[in-house]
Amino acid sequence: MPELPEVETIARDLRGLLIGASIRDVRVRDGRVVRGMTPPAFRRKLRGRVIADVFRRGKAIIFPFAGSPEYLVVQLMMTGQLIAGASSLPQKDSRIIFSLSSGGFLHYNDQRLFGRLQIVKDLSELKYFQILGPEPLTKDFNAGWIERLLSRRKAPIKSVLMDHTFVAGIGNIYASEILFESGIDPRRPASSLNKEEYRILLKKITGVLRRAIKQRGTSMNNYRDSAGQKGGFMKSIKVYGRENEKCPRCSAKIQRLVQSGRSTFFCEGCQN
DNA sequence: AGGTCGACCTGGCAGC
DNA sequence: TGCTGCCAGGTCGACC
Repeated sequence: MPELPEVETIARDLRGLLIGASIRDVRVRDGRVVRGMTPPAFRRKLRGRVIADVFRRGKAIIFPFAGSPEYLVVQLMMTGQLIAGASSLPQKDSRIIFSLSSGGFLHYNDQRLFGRLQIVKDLSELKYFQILGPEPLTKDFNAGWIERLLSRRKAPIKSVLMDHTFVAGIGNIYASEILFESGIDPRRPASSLNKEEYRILLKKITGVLRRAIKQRGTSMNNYRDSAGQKGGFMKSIKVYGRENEKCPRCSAKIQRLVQSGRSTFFCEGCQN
């Protein structure tokens, strides 16, 4: 479900709520979301741990523990949620319930069970982090990187924007929105863009993601923040999910097409 | 090697 | 109402 702005929103909120809290107990209601160890081992490893920080890398939320070399890594995938609350009663699709020293609870909810929770000693144990590209809102992601990577990719620019070895955190919604804002046709081979278009793309990637974080993300469907609230960026969404609606810029009909098995939304009138 | 596809799951919704 | 088929914000291994 969530892309960079949604995961960043959750991580920032949880940082305020959970730093310094200890995990009193862990109830695994569906073990399929725990990877790399059995649910009992997962519970044993987490009980008594003090949460030292909460941060995001790509679309993963990472919890380091005080005085421990281990991390809890949570990947929400399509429908995962981390919801903090006062009740231990299972919510819809609660798969894991953490009880905290504060008296509160953290629910890991996941309708489709694609999400995963893992405990690792080093983040580089996970292939996901080994191959993950630069964070788009840091100086590692710059015009030089974009040009070097894109100039040798023949795949459609939409597919490459979603390739997390090129840039971390962009998913299906923001790929369409970024290309619309950039005025670039999603079907064009990445290598066909010119220097000016690379420059525009960099500007729009950072601009769209920053605005989406400010608005606390986009809730098309399942996304909820750690308080269970929807994101505010929906009202800023120009093309995603708007097939046959009017383009807000030129009034042409917004089109949908499928690229690498994922829906892309764009305006043929103003993206070329 | 780069690119695309299916698998992993559940559930909501449109159409009949 | 109930069935079928399609669709959904991600990732990864298999295949060409």
